[in-house]
Amino acid sequence: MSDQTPAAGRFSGDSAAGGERSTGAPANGSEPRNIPDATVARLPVYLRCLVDMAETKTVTASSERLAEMAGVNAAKVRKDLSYLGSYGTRGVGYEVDNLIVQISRILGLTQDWPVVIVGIGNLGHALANYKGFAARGFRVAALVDADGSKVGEALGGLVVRHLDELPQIAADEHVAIGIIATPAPAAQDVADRLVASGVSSILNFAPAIVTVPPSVSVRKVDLSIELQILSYHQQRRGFAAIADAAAHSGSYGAVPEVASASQVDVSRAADA
Amino acid sequence: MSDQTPAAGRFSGDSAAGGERSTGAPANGSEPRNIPDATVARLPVYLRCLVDMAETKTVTASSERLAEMAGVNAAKVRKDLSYLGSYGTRGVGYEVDNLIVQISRILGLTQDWPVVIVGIGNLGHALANYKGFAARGFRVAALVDADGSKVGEALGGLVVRHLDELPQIAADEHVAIGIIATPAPAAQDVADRLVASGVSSILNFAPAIVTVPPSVSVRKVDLSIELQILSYHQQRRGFAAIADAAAHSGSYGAVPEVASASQVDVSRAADA
DNA sequence: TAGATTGTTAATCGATTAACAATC
DNA sequence: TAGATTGTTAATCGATTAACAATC
Repeated sequence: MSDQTPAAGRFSGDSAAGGERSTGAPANGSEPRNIPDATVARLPVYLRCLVDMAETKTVTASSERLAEMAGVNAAKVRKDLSYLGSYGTRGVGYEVDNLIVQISRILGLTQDWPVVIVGIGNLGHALANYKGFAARGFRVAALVDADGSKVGEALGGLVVRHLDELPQIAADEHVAIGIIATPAPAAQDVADRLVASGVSSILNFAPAIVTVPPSVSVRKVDLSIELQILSYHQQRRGFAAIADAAAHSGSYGAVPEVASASQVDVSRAADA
Repeated sequence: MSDQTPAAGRFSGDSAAGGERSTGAPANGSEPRNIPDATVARLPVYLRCLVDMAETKTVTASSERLAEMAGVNAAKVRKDLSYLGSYGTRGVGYEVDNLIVQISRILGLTQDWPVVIVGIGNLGHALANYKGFAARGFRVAALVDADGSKVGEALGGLVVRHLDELPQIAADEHVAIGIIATPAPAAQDVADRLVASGVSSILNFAPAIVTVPPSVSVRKVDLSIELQILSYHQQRRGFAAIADAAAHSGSYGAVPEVASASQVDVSRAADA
């Protein structure tokens, strides 16, 4: 754990993988197996596609169809799903309902995960009001802020409590996941408090790198970093357009920064 | 382009890389070079660390120091920075101010990027009020919503306009980057409209995969996916604790789902 | 000069992908 | 049986990392 996403990692962010050796052990009951990080990051995407399919009464899905919906290639889908076990039928495909069950089980979505949101600013408000949590088994159990003037505020059926109460709240509510939605300077302190309170998974929205013990998972969602990555590619297109225009002595008219290039090809952006 | 981050991703999310062949060409003026996706995703992180250093009047930074702040290893920092050119001094380190200039230039941050936010719900409000944009050269140029009842609302110094006006707005404001903050069902339509309006970089916050032409970059920020990845690792720790408790016939008391394991080791999470 | 630190090489590792035998 | 599609293998590719010569 202890990695910083990103986007890109991934991250996307980032993306360090480490530790375990994959054994390729077959699926069996509810035992944990070693699934590559890149695969784990795609399982929620497949799950969402399968749920969409189930809603339109689709009974089976081929790797080809699932790949198309998920925006990846079919070989990757089959390889990814093979880590879960053999849940497909040759010549037929995967049974949608069963695959939903299997992926949910592997991801731990069959249980409830109480979440605490720390930092009730603009983003904290948006998160507290977000309806998508409950649908996936993530229950917002508490809202916390260091600012006394915010304590007591009612929001999304909860009342904001003080950061100092975090250890008590975490214990009472069995909080497993903490979301940091504070300004950057507060992020490390909040992460330390979360860890001290027994929270071992953290989703960090603050534009700061937080350091945690190796037994804790951190994922980072960083708007500025995503925009800067887009800026890089956007700028690259601009250069390509200029090079192209120069080469052809032509004009691209109204949108000078968008064009194709022969020399510098337009690549896919990184993520994960 | 056309990849879906992730977070796994950047996933990261996701993380597909493709297309171009790296030539290892040296830095020279403002020419675009081929920088690996994984490196591009880390440059904004280094930039943030360097800006923090500059604020505390640090003049030079070694790869070791920068690595520590960024949460990566020093070899990676040196390799990443080597793609920009040779801006370090052996035996000394990197000059902080100069490196800020070089990374900013490579990322295209020396110019202004007008941004349009589509979807003014909870998240859209939070984004519209976010102060971190301007600081990095991302100027919110327009706010747009499909809901007529939101049109005309004043927010963060702007007035919300109707989605149908997007082509005009994009042209007038030279919008380069579109942020999708709508509910999932609207995301693909909005992406299509952005592309049709000439926007070639998209940051998608909606929990949906959007498909765009190859010349357009998409990065995905998906809260549910990040939480589900954390859930996987959290669950894994739970299994590990159980296996460990069984092996030692001991009790872990109040937090049964957290412990270390011999058999199933706890790995780092993916990201990118 | 001695110490420090970069920039680069080469080994290693993990992820992707095409191909195809297995089999429904 | 014929057609379709999985599950797996093996090749390839990109990213990470340790090591060290270059050099300030």
